[in-house]
Amino acid sequence: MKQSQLFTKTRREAPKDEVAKNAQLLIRAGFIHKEMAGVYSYLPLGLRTLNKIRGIIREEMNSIGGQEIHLTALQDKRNWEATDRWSDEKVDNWFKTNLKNGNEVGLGFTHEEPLTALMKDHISSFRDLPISAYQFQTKFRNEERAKSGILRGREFLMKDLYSFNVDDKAHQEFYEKAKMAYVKIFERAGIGAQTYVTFASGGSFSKYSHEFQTTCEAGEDLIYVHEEKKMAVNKEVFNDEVLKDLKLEKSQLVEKKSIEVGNIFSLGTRFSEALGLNYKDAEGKSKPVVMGSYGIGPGRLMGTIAEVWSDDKGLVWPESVAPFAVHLVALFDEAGTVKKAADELYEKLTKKRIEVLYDDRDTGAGAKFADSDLMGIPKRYVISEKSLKSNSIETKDRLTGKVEMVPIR
RNA sequence: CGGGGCGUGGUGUAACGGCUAACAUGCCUCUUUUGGGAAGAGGUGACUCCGGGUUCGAAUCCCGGCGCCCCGACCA
Repeated sequence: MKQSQLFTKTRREAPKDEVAKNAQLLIRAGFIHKEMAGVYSYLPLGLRTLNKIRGIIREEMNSIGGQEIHLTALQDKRNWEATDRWSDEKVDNWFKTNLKNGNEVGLGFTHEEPLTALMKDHISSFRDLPISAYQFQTKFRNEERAKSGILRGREFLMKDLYSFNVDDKAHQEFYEKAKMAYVKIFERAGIGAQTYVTFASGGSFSKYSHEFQTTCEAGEDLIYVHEEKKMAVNKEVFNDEVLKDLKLEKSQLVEKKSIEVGNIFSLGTRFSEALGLNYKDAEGKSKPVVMGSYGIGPGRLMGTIAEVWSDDKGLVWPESVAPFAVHLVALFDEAGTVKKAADELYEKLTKKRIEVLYDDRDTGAGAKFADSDLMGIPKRYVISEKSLKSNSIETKDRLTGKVEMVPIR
C-alpha cells in the first residue's frame, strides 16, 4: 500500500486523556481511534494487525478441531434466566435494551447460554460428540470503569470457543489440547517468553481455571511466577493449600504484574443441565454434555503486544502481527531517479506478495523516519540517492536496529 | 460504586477577575531545502464542554449537568 493513500495521520503527541502506553502509541501511529471511554475503533493499520492476530488464533483453533461460527450479539433473556444469569444482581455488567414491543434483550458479554441452547438442535447422541465451536465476536460489558486504553473496554472483540464432550475424561483431554494451542498462539504472537500458564480460581465447576498471563508493568493482575516451570499462580488463589497442590514453594516464586491475555475453564454440566443439553449414551441413557470455555481478546492481545514491544520511538511489532512486513521509505531526489527506482521496487515486492507499506509521500526524511519508527513495521527499506549510488537499498531492523546495504536485483 | 484530578483552535500547552484569549504543532500558499520530525514569509483555525448564577467586567469565582483520566473496589 502506498502511504500517500493511507488516510490516517500520525501525531507527535498523544491526546492528554490517554495515559496507557498501548493507547498512546496506537493512537499516535493511527492504528485506533477512541470513540468514548473504553470504546475504540480500528483504523486500517490497526485492523491489519488485529486480523493478523485473528489469523493466528483461527489457525490454532482449527488445528484442534474448532469449527468457526458467528453468534448474535442480541440475547434472548430466556436462555439467561434458565441459568440464573439474567438479573443485574447476578451479572452486574449487562447492557440491556428493549425491543419495540417492549421485550427485553441483552447484548452478549459471553456466549455459553445461546450456544448451549443452539446445540440442542445438533446434539442428541454420544455419536454427535465431541464438538468444539468458536467465534470472533464483539462482546459488550458495562464495566464500571474502563481503563488501560485498549486493554479493558466496554465493547471489545473476543474469540470464544466452547467444547462439548461426553464426560469429564474426554473434556479433560480436549482441555489439555486447548491449553497447548493457547501456548502456541501467544508464542506465535511474539509474547511467548513473558506469558505464563497461570492457575486461577476455577469457579464452581472445577478447582482451577487456567489463565494466560503476560508479565508487564501495565498489568492489572498480580501473579507469582515460577520461572523454570514456566507457570504461575494468580494472587486470588495464592495460599498454602494451592501451593501444596501444585508442589510449589513460596521461595521459588516471584511476584509480577501481568495482563490476562487468555482464560480457559471447565464448565462441567452447569450450562447443559440448566438448559437441557443432553445426549443418549451407548446404553440409551440420557446424560448432560460436559462443557468447557476458552477465551482470548484479540484487541487486548494487540494492546498487550504494544505494551511489551515498544520503545521510546514507538511500536515494535513482531513480524507475525505487523500490519506490513516491510516499510519502504523513499527519500526522493530532484531528478526523479529515486522515485522511479522506488516505484519499481514496490511493484516487484508486491508481485512477490510481500506486504509493503511504501512511503511515497512528499515529506522530509526526518519525518518519514520518525513515522516509520512510530508505526513499528519490522523491516525498513530505505531507498535514496545515496543508496542508489551503490545500486542498493539500506535495510534496517526495527527491533535490533541492525543496518545492512542490500543490492537491488 | 467510593476517592482524587482535569475539560481553552485538529493536537499539546499558556493566560492576576480587566485590553483583540497567547505559544507550539498541524493545515493552506510562496520561496529555499532534501538521510533523523528542515528554514523563512504570509495565511487558516476557539461562542474557552453545556446550562444557570455572582460581578461594572468571568476561560478564571459559585451551583448544576455532561465528558475524560487516575487510585481503589469489582471483573463467573
